[in-house]
Amino acid sequence: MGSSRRRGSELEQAILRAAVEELTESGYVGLTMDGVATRAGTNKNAIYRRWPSRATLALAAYRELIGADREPPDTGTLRGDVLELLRGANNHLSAPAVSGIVLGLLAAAADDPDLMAQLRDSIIDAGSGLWLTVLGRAVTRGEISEKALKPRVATVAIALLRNEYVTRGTSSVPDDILIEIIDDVYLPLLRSPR
Amino acid sequence: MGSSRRRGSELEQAILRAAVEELTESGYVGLTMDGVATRAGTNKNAIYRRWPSRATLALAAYRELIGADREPPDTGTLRGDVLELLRGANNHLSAPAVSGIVLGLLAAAADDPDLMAQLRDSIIDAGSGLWLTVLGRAVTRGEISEKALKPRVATVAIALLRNEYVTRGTSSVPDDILIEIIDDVYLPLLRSPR
DNA sequence: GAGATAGGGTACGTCGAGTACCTTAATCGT
DNA sequence: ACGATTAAGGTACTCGACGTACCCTATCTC
Repeated sequence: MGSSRRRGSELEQAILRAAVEELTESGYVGLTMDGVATRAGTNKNAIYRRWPSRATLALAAYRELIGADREPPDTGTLRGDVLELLRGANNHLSAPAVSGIVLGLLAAAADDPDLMAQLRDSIIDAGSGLWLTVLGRAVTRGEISEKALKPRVATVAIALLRNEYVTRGTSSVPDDILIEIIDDVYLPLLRSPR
Repeated sequence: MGSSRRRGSELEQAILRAAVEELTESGYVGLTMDGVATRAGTNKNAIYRRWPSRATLALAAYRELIGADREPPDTGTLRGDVLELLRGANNHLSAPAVSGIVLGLLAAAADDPDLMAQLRDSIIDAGSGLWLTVLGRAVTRGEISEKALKPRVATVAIALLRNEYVTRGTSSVPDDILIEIIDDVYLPLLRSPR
């Protein structure tokens, strides 16, 4: 009794959990293969048998960390909805060290097109459906033109938030900046003629 | 004859030049202290006597790489001016490996507030004066409201371009995307009432 | 129960950051 | 002009971390 050895997906999950913990505690730079192995109670062999490099493991852990999808808010007004969406994204990005993680991953994936493509999908498409839902309702209410559904336009708010993280590097964007983005840029843009 | 040993700023410039070359050839990840030392024909001591870490050296080299300021364009129309500015920024960011360099620096500076502040200044404020000049002229022409001079609004185009680099990770953003940013987002926003 | 499969343990090779220490050239003060 | 001080050159080292190799052992399958 006792000497049970984990195999397959059970071990895989344990490794991923350990990687997520390392990631949230110390960011991408602090995620080491030895560290994950130790924390998962295994060794590097088991990791390298599943992920070819530190970067791919970190990406897998990041996707795990992102976790479950949210539901589109429905506050009754367009402004309330988009503000709620932006706050949600901000909460997500400001979690322990997400912005640092993403930056690290981006830098690591810079010279690996395949990895970059996967990362792109994980970052960009996260929650883009929510925005389209909210904007779509506003269009059918006649509140804004359907031009607003163009991806380039619809994603402006989240792009500006992302930019805020990149350039400011703060751990959380204050609420009044979110409001500024919505009231000074996003809503005027959505409501602009043609 | 022959055995002249460089000192002071002469050596410093040689090191910086070497660092810039390493940076443009292999990005931030590829910049090694030994590499820079060898390329500059010196050794790591001389580098560490001037910059305390690889990250600070890379930042200094990046500033060197950015180089000279440009002049504001004057095409006669607001659209022509901002398009020209955006193309200029795109050319700059698409140079050899600038976007990778910036990402690497950002990731490295994530846990060093001081470095992050310097980097921020180098990235963000680069050329922000140009935009204000161009927008200011359009305001005095009565073409747009002075609300457009609010930083949050004025920087939207460059923020979206930056976002394009972060999320797409391409080495150069195609011109039709620049036009889309201008025509679908930036100009409608600048011209929107209140 | 024999053989294939996969995890565990451990020891490497390699590379790069940063440090230490000594030798040697250039500059400066007198 | 010449000794003292400053800074560059050379080299070797520690340390941490990625990635690999090899061999042992538990578990699953036929």
